[in-house]
This record gives sequence, structure tokens and C-alpha cells, in this order.
Amino acid sequence: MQQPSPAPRKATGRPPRISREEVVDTARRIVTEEGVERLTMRRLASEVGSTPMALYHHVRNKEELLVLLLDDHAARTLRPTELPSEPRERVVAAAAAIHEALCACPWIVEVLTADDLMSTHALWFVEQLVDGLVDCGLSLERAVQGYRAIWYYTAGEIVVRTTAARRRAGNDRPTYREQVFAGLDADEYPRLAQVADRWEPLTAQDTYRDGLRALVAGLLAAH
Amino acid sequence: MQQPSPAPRKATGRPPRISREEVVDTARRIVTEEGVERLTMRRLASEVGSTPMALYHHVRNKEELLVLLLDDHAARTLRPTELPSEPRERVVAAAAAIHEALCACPWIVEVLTADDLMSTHALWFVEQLVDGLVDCGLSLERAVQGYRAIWYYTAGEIVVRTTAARRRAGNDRPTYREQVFAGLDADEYPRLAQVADRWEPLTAQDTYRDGLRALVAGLLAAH
DNA sequence: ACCTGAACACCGTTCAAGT
DNA sequence: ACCTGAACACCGTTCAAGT
Repeated sequence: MQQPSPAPRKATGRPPRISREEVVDTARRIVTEEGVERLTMRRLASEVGSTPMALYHHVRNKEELLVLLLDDHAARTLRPTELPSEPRERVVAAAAAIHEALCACPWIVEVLTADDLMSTHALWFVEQLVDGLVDCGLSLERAVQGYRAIWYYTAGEIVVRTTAARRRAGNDRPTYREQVFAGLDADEYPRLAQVADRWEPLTAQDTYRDGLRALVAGLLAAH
Repeated sequence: MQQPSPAPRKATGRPPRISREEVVDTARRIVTEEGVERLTMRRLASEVGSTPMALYHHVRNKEELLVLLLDDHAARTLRPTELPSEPRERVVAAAAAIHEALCACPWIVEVLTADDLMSTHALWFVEQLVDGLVDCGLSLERAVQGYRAIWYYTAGEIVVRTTAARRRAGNDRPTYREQVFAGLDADEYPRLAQVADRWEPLTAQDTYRDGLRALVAGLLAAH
């Protein structure tokens, strides 16, 4: 599906004017400068100085283009590094590394969740994560399930936060939540009413790592 | 933004041919029978026997239509019920209720993550969840953060699972993950190689509740 | 082998006019 | 007040032809 780099160039035929690399590079520029929603095959074609259909000679379709883009990003940011040797800390650090890499490209939310594996370049971190959980005493099966729970939490944090941010951008009407919280019935919803005016700053805080630590602790507690 | 039901009907002017209710009902039918991707304003218009532009008299735009659809679903499925009195079990049950409601409408993935509140009809469960965490000994602040961690985990589980399912449907080529796992280097990735052929059945299991219990346990453990 | 032009089959939404 | 028709400004992708 991916990275089966374009068929080996034959000596015959017309020489290529644009390359897959150039297509991906240009796509990345559009996406980082203006957002995914501005990345269209037509726009991309005109940016590389070609026609929409020329692109289809270098990528199968738009979906493949997005996957290539994600892979490209992972290759740049997810390089194996020093991780803590203490296994629990290794689990936290590996998850946080994946999380950080994804934070840097919120545009990829739509591809990110396509499979439980986003890129071969993340594989090393997944290995470290699973291995760390096993070293903490989990069976291999439970370690894989633990990895998945961590992945759900991580993907969810990114999807929720970036979708909320995207919606807020260029939309200064109050949120649906703000409207509801403003007129909250304190008898029916005492806790929510109590915290209503602190909700905004509370949820603006980055609590990814706290939640992650809690989840890891909980996964390990049973054994 | 939502549910400010259409301006009170005046006696003057042309009598309406279609109602907001009819629009939402028809949209729900299309979406449950054929999927969100088939719900277009044009299709919906022809289904209610009208023109695309007539719809804009009943809903602001397509986004509002989707929010109305989600709210409609929540109203049908998220009715307050008996929850366990033991606070920790109440937290788990409230989260599981929200999760179950969302599972029944995977089509709503694209709206679901718009804000940290999907519908007023979920409010009662959020209240129960936060209250349960407080009863377990958390401060109100930490209870809210706990709720958010649970929401990330829940939303992530749904988004990942349904996107994966959507991708698999009508696409019998092996997944990217399958390809990668088939040719995994056992020296570089020993754990992943070890579990490669069990990955499929392992990840097919529904482990939402296990992960949820672990997360809740971890959130409570610190205090 | 690689690229082009024209066309297909769509979108959501605005505008101006009708009843 | 509610609805219609035509149009605007787009999409991704296929097909047939060119070099």
C-alpha cells in the first residue's frame, strides 16, 4: 500500500518531469502552510507546475498521498533515541514520543486512525512500549492490549483536541458547551454547575502525560 | 448552535411543506441504511421530495444537520437509568453507557470530537461520572481531568475501531499493518515478531472495558 | 513512460425570483 | 414564510490521445 517506491525507471519512454518525492514535498508545504483542507489534487498539480492527472502517475490516489505524507513526517521526527531503562518509564516515554510526533502534524487526524499502525517509522517505539510492559510483568497478550489502550488514549487526545481547535478557529460564536454550561441547572447537575466557570481553563491544560501515567499505572496494577 | 428550534411559526406566509423533524428523520434513515458518506444535501433533498435549497430553510448548513442527527440519537439512547451506587462502579458504568451509545452510531465520528460535549442528553452521564470520581476521593479539579482522560480513551477507541472497519470494508487487499508484520525483522523487533501472528485475533477482541477499568484504577490510585 | 485536455459525475452554498 | 431554478466555485478520477 505504501512505499513500494515507483517502478524502477526504465531507459525507454519519456523522461519524467516530476517525481513522487517532489509531489510529496509540495503536498507537505501546502499542508503545513495552509492546512489539509487546502490540499486538493488540482491545487497540488498547479503548485508543481503540472496537471491533475500527471499526479496519478506518481501516487495511486489522494489517500495514498496522505499516507505518504504521514510516513514522511514520521521518518523526520520518530528517530530511535535514548529511552529510560526503567521499564515503566520507558513505556511512558515511548508513548509520549509517538504523541509528540503526532501533535506536530494535527492535519493527519484523518489518516492517523486508519489502522493501528501509522508508519513503519513508529515501529521501534511500539516495540519499546510492548517490551516495557512485558518487563513490568505483563504477559505478551496483556502487553499488546495495554499498547492498544494507550494508543486509543493517545489518538483520542489528539483527535479531540485538534478537532476542537479547528472548530474554534475563525468561529467566535460561543461553543455549544459554553452555551449549555452557562444555563446549567445546579439542582440536576450539581458537580458540573460547581465547576462550570473553571471548565475552560481546566480543560485548556495539557494533561496528556498525567492521564498516560494513570493509565499505565492501572494497566500494571492488576499484575 | 443547536436545538433553538425553528422560529415560532407565524400565521402569515406560505405554509411549510417539510419540517426540520422530517429533514432529520430522513437524514437518519439515509445514514443508517447507507452510511454518512452518502448523506448529501442534494440526496437528502430528493429523498424528502424537495430541492437542496429548501433544506437551508430548516437547518443552517450541513454541519448543523449532523449535530442535530447526533443529538437525536443521544435523545433516543442516553436516557438516565439505574447506575451502581458504589462510586467507582458508577464511573465505569457511566463511561460505558456513553461508549455504547456512540458505538451504535459510528457514522458520527466526524462530529463526535467537535467539542468535549456531544449532546445535552449525555450531560446526566457526565455528571454521574464526575460525581463518582469525587466520591472516590478526587478533588473536583482532578475529577474533571479524570473525566477528560476517560473521554479521550473512549473517543479514541471508537474513532480507531470504526475508521479501521470502514477502511477494511470493500477492500480485501491486506492492511498495511499486515504487510509490515509479515516481513518483520525478529532481531530488531523481537516482541512484535513474537506476537505477529496473534495480533489479528488479539486486537479483534473488545477490550474497551478492561482498558477503562485500568484507567479508572490508575486515576484513583494516586489519591 | 510520462504527460495533457476534456469530460464525467459529483459536491455545498449563494442569489434572485416566484407563490 | 417558504420554496424553486439556475448558477458559482469547486471536487476526485477516468478515458483517449499525444510525445
